[in-house]
Amino acid sequence: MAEKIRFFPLEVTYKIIDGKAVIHLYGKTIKNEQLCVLDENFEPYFYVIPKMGKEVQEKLEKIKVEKENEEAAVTKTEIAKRKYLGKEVDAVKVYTKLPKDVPIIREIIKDWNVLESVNEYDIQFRRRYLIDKGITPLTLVEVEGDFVTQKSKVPVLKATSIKQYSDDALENPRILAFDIETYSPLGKAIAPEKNPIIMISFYGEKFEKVFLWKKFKTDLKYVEFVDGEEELIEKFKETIEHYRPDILTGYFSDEFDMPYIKTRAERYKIKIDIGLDHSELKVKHGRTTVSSIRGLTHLDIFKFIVKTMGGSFDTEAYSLNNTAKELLNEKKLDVDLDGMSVIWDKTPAQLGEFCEYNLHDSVLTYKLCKKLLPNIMELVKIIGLPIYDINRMGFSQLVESYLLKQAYNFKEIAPNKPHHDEIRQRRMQTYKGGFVYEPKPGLYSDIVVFDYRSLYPTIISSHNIGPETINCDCCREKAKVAPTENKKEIYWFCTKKKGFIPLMIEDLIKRRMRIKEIIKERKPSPLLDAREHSLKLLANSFYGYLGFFGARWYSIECARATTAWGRFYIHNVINKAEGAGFKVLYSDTDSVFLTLDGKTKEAADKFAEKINLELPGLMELGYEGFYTRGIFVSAKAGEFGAKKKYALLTEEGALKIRGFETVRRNWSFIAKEVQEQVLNIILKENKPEKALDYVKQIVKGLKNKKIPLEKVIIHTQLQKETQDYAAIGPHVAIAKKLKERGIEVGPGFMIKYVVTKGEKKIRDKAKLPEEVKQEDYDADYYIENQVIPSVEKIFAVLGYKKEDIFEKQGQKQLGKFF
DNA sequence: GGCTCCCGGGG
DNA sequence: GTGTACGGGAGCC
Repeated sequence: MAEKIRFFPLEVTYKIIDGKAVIHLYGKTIKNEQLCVLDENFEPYFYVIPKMGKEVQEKLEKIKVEKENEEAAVTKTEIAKRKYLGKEVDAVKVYTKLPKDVPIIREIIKDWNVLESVNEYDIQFRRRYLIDKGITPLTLVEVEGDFVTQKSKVPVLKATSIKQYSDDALENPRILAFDIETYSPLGKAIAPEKNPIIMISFYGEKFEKVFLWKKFKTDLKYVEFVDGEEELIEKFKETIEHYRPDILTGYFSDEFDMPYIKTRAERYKIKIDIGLDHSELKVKHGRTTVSSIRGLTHLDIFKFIVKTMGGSFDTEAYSLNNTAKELLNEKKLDVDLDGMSVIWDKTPAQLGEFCEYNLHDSVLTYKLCKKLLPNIMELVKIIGLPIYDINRMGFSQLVESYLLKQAYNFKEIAPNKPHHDEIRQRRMQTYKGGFVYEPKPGLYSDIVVFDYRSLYPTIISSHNIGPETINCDCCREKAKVAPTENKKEIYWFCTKKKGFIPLMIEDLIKRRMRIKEIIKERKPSPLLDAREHSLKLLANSFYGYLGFFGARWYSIECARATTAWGRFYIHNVINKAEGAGFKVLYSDTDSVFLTLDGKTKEAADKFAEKINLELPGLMELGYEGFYTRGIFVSAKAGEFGAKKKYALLTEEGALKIRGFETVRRNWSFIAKEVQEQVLNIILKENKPEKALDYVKQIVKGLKNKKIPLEKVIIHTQLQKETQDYAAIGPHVAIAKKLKERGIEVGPGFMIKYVVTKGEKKIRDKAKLPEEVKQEDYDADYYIENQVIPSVEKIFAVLGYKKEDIFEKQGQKQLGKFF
């Protein structure tokens, strides 16, 4: 009997069944039951655009080719009226039997000289399906058909008809967060092939669990003991099986937890067959590793945070601890991870705190997922791809996916991705970016910041900037020319016909404005906030996309015109602010930093209002914030400051730090600590002298060898075998030494070293921490190459030179270093 | 000054 | 899976 069911698709994939590509849509019904819907009525195709008046259909239909004992053939062709780069074309839609035949056939015909071009041959079949069927994941779809028997963990329905029903979205997907802890002896690299997983935690709705394979006495109710790692892995599978999550989430799980589990499972010949079709967890190593499960959404919340939220963060590091602090105002539990393996081996009775730690990481991951899910879901709805895809896409891919979807609706054929030579050529092209009014390094107070809201999107929209509207014949000599500085760059844009890109971006901006209106009128709504934020994110990515070498809709001329108009508008604000008696401190692309210079905040507001009256179209200058104090720092010692390097103090007493390289792990702890402290003392306490004294104390401490050895250890990880290194850096020199002593070192091994006094090269002075005594480290090196560089520029703006840090210490011989 | 190497996240 | 996707800084040469 035919069924009619409404469901929310979560994942889409396809499988070849009886020589046919069958789409599998996995999702949840309105009755909250898992379901798999099959659609075998969608055929792979691509476009061919013939040269004027060329008849190629017949020739195309005859294509048949043998490859790896299988035949790839064109099944049919049809003429389709489409638009391509602003022109009407009679394209040929070429169908093939299987998705994989598409690239094979394209390869054969790509050089036919009767063809203008071959297009849309590299669009994933599953994505093509969603676009063409107008199906949006996570929103309600109606399907008719019959249940069939097929190897599957969820009921399978073969569709006779399937259509988007409404834009109602799945409300509460079932989320399960997990995290593993692995055995990792102190100082050793993470080595999945060597070291076992010792515990796994899960956290979900009314569900918390920690499995581990060492027994000890505990009151923790969520702790469950298993016999060994093998059983631990079985529990991992079982838990997922029983909990039946829609979303399985982890922190960096794409590249750590999942691959680790997979590697360990292979040892025991355990299949991680958690796919809803009984398929195995798939780990694909590439530029970045991805881990996927059929029918089940694996969400690496870390990846989403880095890729799409990164820009708006105050922190520049994305450790779980940092992101949890930033987004949840919570921290990881403080345990000594280095000691975990020792306790595991010697005193299991003390494992309790590690179980708590393990669970807490899952809790934080779960909360991050919950918190960001609205943002992810909104992007899914706007772009029309499953969570899994959205999770792993960067800005340009988000834009491109959106454009591909819209291109279908507007009957536009998408331009092709560039190939090697094209990419190389594009990479060599440069263009002028935003205008930077370089700050005079210094310490300032009462700073007001204004910025253009979505500067580039509003410019692209109001100036109709796009690949098909540029330098049109119909508006030659009539349309305004973009204010580029280079006389050879003359770009104007059609004033008669709206282009595809500006049309798309205008729609996004207007949708966002409507939502902002609703938000203003209503109570706070995380969902609307997320929608608004997603629309902004997408719109803001268009400009970068136009200039991105890998883009289909690439146009460096459009990117140039956009920044040219941007410089024009920001110059306008700067000039008028100065005219109105404000002091302009700094400006970068779309923002201006003014000091009140005795004026009131209200006067500044009035000024911005006046600017706004004169702005065209959707453009708007907005108020960004007020800061009681701020420091602007120079990148190179010199009169002018570097862009994007400053620290501000908000009225609430929080530091907003931009552009100070967060000292990374191959820096000593002391360098990092000093930089943090100095900024704090200067901005929060407003006591530069005190900061200077502090650094002097540290320098003195280094000289007198009072700074503990741990704080001067530098960590660097080996990337390859020692013999494969062409250049011998300090960490390689140490690695070679270790090897001579019979210590196993290889890729991933963490080298710790201390720079001691000695010959010129750092590598000759690098020693292992354990062979160095407290007084052996090279104080001058740490002062010169670690501590001073981390704060030098900060002090430079206050009028202090490096020498000032050493004054009254009788260190005349240091003069030679300056 | 160019080339080579490492960083990220995870334990 | 209708595949192949960083960007910036330090130290060596």
